[in-house]
Amino acid sequence: MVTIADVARHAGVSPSTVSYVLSGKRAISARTRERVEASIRALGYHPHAGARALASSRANVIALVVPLRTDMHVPIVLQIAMAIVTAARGHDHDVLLLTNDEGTEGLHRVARSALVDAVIVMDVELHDPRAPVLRELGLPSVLLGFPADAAGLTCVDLDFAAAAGRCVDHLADLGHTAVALVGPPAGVLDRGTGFARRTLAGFERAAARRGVRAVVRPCDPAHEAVQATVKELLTEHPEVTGLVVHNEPAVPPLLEALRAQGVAVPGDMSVVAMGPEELAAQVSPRLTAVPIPAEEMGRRAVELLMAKLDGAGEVPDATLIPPRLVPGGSSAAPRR
Amino acid sequence: MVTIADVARHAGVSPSTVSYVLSGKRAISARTRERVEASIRALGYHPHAGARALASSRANVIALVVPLRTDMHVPIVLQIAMAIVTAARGHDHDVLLLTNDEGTEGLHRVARSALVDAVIVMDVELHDPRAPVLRELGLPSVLLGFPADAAGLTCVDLDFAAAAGRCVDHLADLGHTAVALVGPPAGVLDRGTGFARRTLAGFERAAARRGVRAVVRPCDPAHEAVQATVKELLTEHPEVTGLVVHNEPAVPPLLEALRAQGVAVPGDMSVVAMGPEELAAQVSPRLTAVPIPAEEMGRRAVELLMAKLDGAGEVPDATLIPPRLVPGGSSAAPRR
DNA sequence: CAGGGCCATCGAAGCGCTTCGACGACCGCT
DNA sequence: AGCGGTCGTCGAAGCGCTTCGATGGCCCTG
Repeated sequence: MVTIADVARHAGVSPSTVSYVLSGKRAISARTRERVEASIRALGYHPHAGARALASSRANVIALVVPLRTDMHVPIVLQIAMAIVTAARGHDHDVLLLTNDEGTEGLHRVARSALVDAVIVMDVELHDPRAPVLRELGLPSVLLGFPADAAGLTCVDLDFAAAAGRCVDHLADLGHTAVALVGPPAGVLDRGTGFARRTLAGFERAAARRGVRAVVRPCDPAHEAVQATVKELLTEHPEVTGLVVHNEPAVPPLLEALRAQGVAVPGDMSVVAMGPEELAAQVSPRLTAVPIPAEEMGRRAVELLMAKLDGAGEVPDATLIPPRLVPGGSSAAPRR
Repeated sequence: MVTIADVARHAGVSPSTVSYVLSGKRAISARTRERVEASIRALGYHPHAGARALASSRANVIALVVPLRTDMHVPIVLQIAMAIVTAARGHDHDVLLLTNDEGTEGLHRVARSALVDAVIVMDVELHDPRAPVLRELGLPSVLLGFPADAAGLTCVDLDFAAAAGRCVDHLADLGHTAVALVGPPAGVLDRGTGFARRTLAGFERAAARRGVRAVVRPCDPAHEAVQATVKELLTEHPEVTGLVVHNEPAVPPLLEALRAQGVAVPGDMSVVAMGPEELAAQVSPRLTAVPIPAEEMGRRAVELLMAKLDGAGEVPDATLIPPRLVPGGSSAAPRR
């Protein structure tokens, strides 16, 4: 193994000088710096992470707690995780992957053992047991999602209320006067995942604002359940000509069900989805959608975390990412 | 921070004794051990990961390199990753998440800096640039998938050839005499991902063995492309009554295309899929499928890695996980 | 030309842990 | 009773790095 002492010897300086070249914490003359950098390259030196962590009490690693549940839309989870890793690398940090099956113990463990010096928690629920742990741990942390009591916690999420509002506005602008929200299964609401509630609120508020009739349906993504929901909706609310779907996996069966019922999209029914772009692009016609900004969420989370780590003043408690509606072929003016 | 010295003082022993209690590397009397353990609990002691890594030159962390590409089926990637984390925790190891956008540099970096002491690489391609790097790094490693030259590398994967064979056998057993393989887009084969080739080989071999006519089609998962492929297949090969689909995202549009063409499943056409269980369960009728054994792949990879880390003799170079066919409602005897 | 400051560099201490050799105490054997 | 051999424990060294105070030039000023 190449150590800092080897580099120092090779460059004819002391180990501390090499350290200062690396960290930039003290002024080093250009000549010396170049010599040291050349030696580093020549020897292929990489600082020993453990030694560095021990001496500096900074591991340069952040923990990422991913959900174990499978009813979240999975590709998004991975996209966000990737975005976080990429962003973290941009700040010279690595990412340690933690699952929830260790429970909050895992958080305690990595924090107390100084394995990581900050935490990002994904898929936060309204009454998330990890929230109090984060507070008590005293580690810098960022949550993706909002718990019921977000006091003292830094949270990032898509502005779901605004996103639902955006969808309603889009449909209202096209001339629709009655719209329905097809949401996640009832379980998600019960479990209290914040975004479902916020979507609902935003949907209803926007509908009221625009004077549009609003119907709401939770929906299990299973084929039969979707079919039943669609049939129900069509018979009970024939006035509905626009659908806002906030339920990832239900989209393909929903489109199929509409087709099976002889309902043309967008001719008879406009469909707007809140969810991943890939899906929107995969179906025909291409969906009008408000994509989940995975990359931005990950990046913002890391940036906030780094700001906290650097102790650079205050960071905002809540970061709501504004929605972006991408028009597709699935929405149009209603037939009259 | 609570250190080993604090624990030692509290228990009235020397720090080294505490260390030996923790590691079990020397005999400690039951009385002393209990006292020390009580002190550890009382003080809430966790060993400092960096210090431990420095002194023992073992970080107890493994790197997991996940693919950046998005044309792999994503949920499986996450499932495997989760399985790896869980298995690693069972062996007292943590998992560091690495993406490929750092290139093979990332591997070098974490290895040389002793951040990790072993590596698992996912989604290995036939001519994977990471393979030579792993060899030269001299770190214990396990690949998920097979590169063209696997010499000296430990690889784990589903036995795709056997899986395709299993599907053909299933259809042949039901009485089908002409079957088609709907594979991944041509690009995947070109890029040389090993599993596509192995599936193809297994498919053709099994068909020959069973005296069944075999047709092969690569297929882009986009809606229109699938539709075209299906139409083509039906007109050019009306004798085909069984489909083996090895193309995750193409399944829903494929089923829809069949329905649109008035082809009943499984009445007129049996469909067998190689791919994730959730999908098989989500469509109607439930698919007969050979699931990707995500949990087992992750677990086996970790076990092999730990065996290598413990230096416990030789580990097998190749681990092919035998396929398991789960019957569903999408396959039946052909109409005569 | 002396004195004060600053810049660049060095030396040494110490971060918290593991591990090796040493050392009593105690056992069983002759 | 004496001796070798365990067994259980301790002390100290050292892992590779950061960081703080010290130091020696140098320039600028009075």
